[in-house]
Amino acid sequence: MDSYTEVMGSVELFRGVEAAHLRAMLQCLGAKTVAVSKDQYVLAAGDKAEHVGIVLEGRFLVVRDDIDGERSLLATLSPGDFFAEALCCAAVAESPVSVLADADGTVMLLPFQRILHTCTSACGHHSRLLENMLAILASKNLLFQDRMELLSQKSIRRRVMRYLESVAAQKGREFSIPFSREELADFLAVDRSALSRELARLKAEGHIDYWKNVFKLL
Amino acid sequence: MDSYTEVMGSVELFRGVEAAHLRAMLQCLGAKTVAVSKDQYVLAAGDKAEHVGIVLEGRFLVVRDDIDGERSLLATLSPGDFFAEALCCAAVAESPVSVLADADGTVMLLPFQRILHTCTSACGHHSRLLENMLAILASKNLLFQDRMELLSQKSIRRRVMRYLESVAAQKGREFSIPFSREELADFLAVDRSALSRELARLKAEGHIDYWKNVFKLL
DNA sequence: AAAATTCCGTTGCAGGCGCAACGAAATTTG
DNA sequence: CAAATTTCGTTGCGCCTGCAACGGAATTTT
Repeated sequence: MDSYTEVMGSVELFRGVEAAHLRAMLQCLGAKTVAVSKDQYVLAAGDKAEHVGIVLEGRFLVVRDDIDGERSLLATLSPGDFFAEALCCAAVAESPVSVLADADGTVMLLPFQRILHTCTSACGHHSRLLENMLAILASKNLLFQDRMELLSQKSIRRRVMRYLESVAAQKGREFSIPFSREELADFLAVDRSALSRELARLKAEGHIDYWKNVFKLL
Repeated sequence: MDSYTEVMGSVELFRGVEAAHLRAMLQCLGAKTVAVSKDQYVLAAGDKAEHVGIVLEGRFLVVRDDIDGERSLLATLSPGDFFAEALCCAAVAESPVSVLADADGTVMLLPFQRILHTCTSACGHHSRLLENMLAILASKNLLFQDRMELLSQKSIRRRVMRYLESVAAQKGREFSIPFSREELADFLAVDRSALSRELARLKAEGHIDYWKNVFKLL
């Protein structure tokens, strides 16, 4: 129950909204919390997304079923994460992705129209909500642009170096990365073993040094 | 002068705003039109983007200067396009990109804070503006996601087929694409000649047929 | 219409990289 | 602590693909 409000406090969408107002605001928005059991769908491909979802408990998967029947995992969602916001804002008629529970959990669903069109009793925080939504979408845009530039590099070497340099630009020449090898390979969209090979080369050539997931640019 | 309002009519940001109201609205927003001569910067890397820009005349370039001094072209902007909206919405302190004029032209600059915080005299269309902005950012998000999935494919064959299939899903089994070969190679982030080779193979194996930029899935 | 320029397909080459398989190290489980 | 499982580095193989160069086709320029 109050693990909910705890989670809610860390949700980007509500940044800047005092906890005291939050419950009333959610009421005003017509928020519903729904218990979802494992493998149950919160959003099915083909449907129209009418709600913005926020994960409160459990783990959820965003998947896309390809033309050839392959199911690819696009993202995993943890408490505090939300989903379907882009689909709602862009008013996409048929969602290309599905969202389902990887384990029993709960989500909060916010009717998008209520987010968009402020209710009659002017909740003072409504504009804040829209502002946050704009910031969230825009931030994701910028992240995506970075990743696309990364993926446009044509060699593993350039992809890795570009990634490491971008992290270094924020954290300094020595830093740890939030990825395991396999996850890093996924992120760079390259083969894991080929990534290991290239990292070894970069180390041998004296460009970088690393141990586990701690890296150092030389 | 009225080529301006003509262009403005096709700007996504103002969709649903009647032309009659547009001029007053722009006034209310504090819009300024600025003449820019070739090679002049509208936004310099490192600066904070305070305005959303709309191209009225000319051609503008979005570029990023890499660590190693390389300048890469991220996008070209034509009349009706706009820029810096993500940077504004995400409140990025230092723009990673620059925008400059490829030829003499004019841009309209909208102070972002005026877009965000409605002016005292309630312009009825203000919420429409925010709604449009949300839709624009969200649509870009979805486009980017698609492109990222594309770029995550590990062979030219899979990238091309995925691209062609996504176009076919919208236009049918026979369709034309809006790219020249070189542009398509750029979009897929592969070598042009390698792309031609793979296309030839796909045709030889009977998977596709094409002539110029008209394609057909078999 | 000729010349020039751009666009595009083709090809040889060499290195890059995906793939599979294996083994060591690390972590988890019992 | 031993066994089991996962993670990660290594390596051989062979295809893929970037690169460069060339020539033809198409388009533009004069």
